[in-house]
Amino acid sequence: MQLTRQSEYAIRTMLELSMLPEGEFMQSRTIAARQELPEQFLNKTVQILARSGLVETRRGMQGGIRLTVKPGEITIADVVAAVEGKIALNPCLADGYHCANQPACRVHGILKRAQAAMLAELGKETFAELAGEDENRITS
Amino acid sequence: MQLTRQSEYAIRTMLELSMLPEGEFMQSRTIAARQELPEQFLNKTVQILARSGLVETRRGMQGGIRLTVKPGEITIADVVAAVEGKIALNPCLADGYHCANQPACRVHGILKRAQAAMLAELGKETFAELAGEDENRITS
DNA sequence: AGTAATAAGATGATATTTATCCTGTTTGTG
DNA sequence: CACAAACAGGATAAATATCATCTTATTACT
Repeated sequence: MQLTRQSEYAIRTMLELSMLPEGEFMQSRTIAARQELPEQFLNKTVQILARSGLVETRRGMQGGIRLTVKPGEITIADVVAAVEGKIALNPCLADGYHCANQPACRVHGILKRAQAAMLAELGKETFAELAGEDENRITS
Repeated sequence: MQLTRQSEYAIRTMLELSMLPEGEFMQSRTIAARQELPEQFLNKTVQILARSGLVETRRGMQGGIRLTVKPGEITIADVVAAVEGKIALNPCLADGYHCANQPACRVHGILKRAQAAMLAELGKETFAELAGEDENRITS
């Protein structure tokens, strides 16, 4: 009932990249260092982001990672979706699963709404807003 | 990012019990059979529910499990909380964790609201309502 | 006593998550 | 060209978490 650490790493990565001037690359090493993440594992995460089209990578010197989307146009919901795949609060909600005709599945509707509510929240603020907040942040 | 199966079993159990006349016991065997759950594992789950005070057990003949709360006064949120403990969408939100002063934790607020939104949904309908729906249910 | 029922500890089986290692492949630089 | 910098990706290991079962109590009714 938690986001995986990989999701968290992905979110942090996107946030770092969102704070960069548009079109600029940042290296995974730098991200790993700034956020104190295991570099190799982060690389895997970046690959996922890249395959999902959120990010673009470039090898070799002066390579790195950069956004392919505008920070103003993506949200945490997008990143979580990319990393964790289709979210299903319960197998009951997963694709292709056919609810047995049992009383328990009355629950189905509620879980579905709960999940929708959560995703809606996660989709409310863009990374641009998140990154912006960061500059003059207040101690939480 | 999913409820555990144990949570699901617990929900189904509470639902079965909610459909019983008040004060009546149902045996774990019966619940397991009706819902097609592994009996022994279900027992563990019931123990958790019992320790959380949602349910009461009685050993020996004519023993079983019954609610200690009114179906109209509990929701899926309560059951999930009992089984999964304090929910935290992210370590960041867990008790005692102190956010490093890093940009990523801007995310904190959003995750918190998302989680709250989800729990709010899960707390909207009581088991009385769920069990009621069940009697004249419509094929979903 | 005997039987029906849950309690609880130990243990095992999987599955998932997290992490690392190693060997490519790409790309700029001297 | 040769080299170094940086990501790509397969294999594998380590750590957890989840799911399940077995066994031995303990409780309570008859």
